[in-house]
Amino acid sequence: MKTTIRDIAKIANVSTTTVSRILNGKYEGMSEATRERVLDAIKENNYKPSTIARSLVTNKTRTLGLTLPSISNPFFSNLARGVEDYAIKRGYNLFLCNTDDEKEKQKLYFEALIEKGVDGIISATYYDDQEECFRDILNQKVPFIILDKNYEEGMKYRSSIDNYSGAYSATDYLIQNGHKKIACIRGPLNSPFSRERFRGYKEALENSHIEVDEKVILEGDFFIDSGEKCALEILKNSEVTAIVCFNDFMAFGAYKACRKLNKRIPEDISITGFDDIELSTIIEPHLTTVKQPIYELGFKTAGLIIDLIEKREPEIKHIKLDTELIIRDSVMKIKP
Amino acid sequence: MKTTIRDIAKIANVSTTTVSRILNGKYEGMSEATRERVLDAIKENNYKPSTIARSLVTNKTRTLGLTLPSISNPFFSNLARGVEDYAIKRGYNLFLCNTDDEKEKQKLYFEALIEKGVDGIISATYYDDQEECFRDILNQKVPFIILDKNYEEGMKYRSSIDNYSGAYSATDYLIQNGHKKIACIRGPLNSPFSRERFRGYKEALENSHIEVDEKVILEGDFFIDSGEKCALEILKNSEVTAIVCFNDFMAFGAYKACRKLNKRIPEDISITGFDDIELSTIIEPHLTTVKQPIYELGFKTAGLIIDLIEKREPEIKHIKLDTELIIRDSVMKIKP
DNA sequence: CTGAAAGCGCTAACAC
DNA sequence: GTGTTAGCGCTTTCAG
Repeated sequence: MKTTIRDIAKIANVSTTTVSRILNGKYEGMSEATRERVLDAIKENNYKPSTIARSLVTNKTRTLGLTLPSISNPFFSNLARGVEDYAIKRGYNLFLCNTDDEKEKQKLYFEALIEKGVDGIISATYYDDQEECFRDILNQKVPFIILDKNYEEGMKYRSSIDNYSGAYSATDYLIQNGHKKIACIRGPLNSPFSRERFRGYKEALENSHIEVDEKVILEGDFFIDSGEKCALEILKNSEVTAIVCFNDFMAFGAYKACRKLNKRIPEDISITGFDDIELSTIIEPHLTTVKQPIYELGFKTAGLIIDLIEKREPEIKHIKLDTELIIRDSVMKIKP
Repeated sequence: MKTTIRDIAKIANVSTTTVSRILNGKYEGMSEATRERVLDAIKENNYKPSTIARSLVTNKTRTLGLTLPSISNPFFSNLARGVEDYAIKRGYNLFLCNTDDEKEKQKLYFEALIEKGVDGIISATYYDDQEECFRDILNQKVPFIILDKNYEEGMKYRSSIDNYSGAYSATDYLIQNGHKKIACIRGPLNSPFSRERFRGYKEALENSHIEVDEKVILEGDFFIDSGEKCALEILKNSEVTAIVCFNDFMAFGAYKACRKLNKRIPEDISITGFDDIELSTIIEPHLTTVKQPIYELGFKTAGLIIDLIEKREPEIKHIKLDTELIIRDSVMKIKP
């Protein structure tokens, strides 16, 4: 038999109310004596209140849900780590949900999370096309935040990385190093952060009065193979001296392409990435890339949503974290 | 107001018992008419039973806890992915807990998980020294499984990778390729899987009557830097023609060391890894390594624990998955 | 074949 | 200062 609040009450010779009050830290003018008696009884019987029973009456579970495409992607695992680290600080536990970015799974998870009574949901996706699922949830009135989306309308709170300026600074760095024909391996444009990066790339060129050449802009899918394929295509154009890649994986694909074509990095071709995953300093030459504070994004977003849950006015409503250009060895200065 | 089972009962003009029965699929000889009426009421009102209330009475939450050192380590994120994928198939959700392999955190998580009423716990750690925390849990009678441990005593169920034969096959492969002086960068011996791998390494040598030379066996900590440091030390010994590394990260460290010392891989020195993380096929030359079916381990372990929870006799009680030697380009045949 | 009622362990008015 | 009591939303004997 599990010991319950009633057992403790009986042992300490008080009512369950008193025990409950002590459990919840409400001792305004409560006699020291009874309090100690109760505390002792709790300790001696190693009593742990049932959070389930508590949840049933309070409608709070101190539980968060996190949906993301896949935890085995290092980007999302760092995000998850940030979310979890913060959550646990505030006494919340985290449900992990891998959606593979599929609508149907997303929806099922949302329903399950709601049924389990999570206090809030953080949701990360690649693409835009999942609004329906979100709307269901919104109607359910669970606080929730979609990462890296720019839903101006409707979304009161937002959380993202400054993708625009990240891509801008990588492109501009190449320009400052004398590059003029700068190719781009981007992601699909139905991905919000991909769009933002693309805007950054284009504006950097335009601000330096360099023509944007659609022929050297190819679309990958963020995986290595697509980076290689795009790079092979791009490198047919012998004018290209640099490639901006929208993530590190695709940059590594470009490395592979260069090896195949016997082009040296950075002597023949300069390459930049985006993410700064661990690999960037292992591969040779070390990749110059845009670092995203992804752990921090998770951490702060968890803070935002828990503030929301606990009805404190959140300190910051719109999180937008800066990226940082990490300069390593994959870019070379071109002599005019 | 949330709609409850009572609302549905009222609408369908039956008792809550009937609704409950239908919810739980217990219609042995129940009139079609009432059943349909209830089902309709449920659908029309978009009624979802509260799992919390249900849990309070059934003492089941359809929830699992997974504790691991850190989700941002690709090894564990793949494991987690496997666990979650299986769990969701059976209708279970998963709490993610990052312990950093610290006893204190581990313990706090265990307590939290118990209080939240998880139905089972899967626990992954690096080292041995956390038994106390486990014992507490055992007493609580929550089914739980520690990965990669060899607690013969006490642990009725076990789940691990066959680390011994993994290391054996890598070492033996080098021997078959003519190597005689084979160094080893191993992990700390208070890690159970590290011990197993070490046993595999030694026995492979012994079975081929090659002397085990402690001078070329160094201990790393599974991170890249330690691999580099150990390799630099090992390569002072010019007789060494190959290095067995106990994970891929340390193998990459060895790559770095070789570059520094101007040794070519595999012409001057052969290297093997353990894990087969994605990186192994990106880095040049592609790493010959031992692949661990880590996703599968998570998947099957989840199956085992859910069987345990649901009191079916588990199909398999001791999971021990085979590794596979993935032959790539980092090992060369030596001419006698 | 269906329903009444007790109770899971806790919280929070409302009394005293 | 502390206790009584009525639920929270569901399952499950036990009757009928």
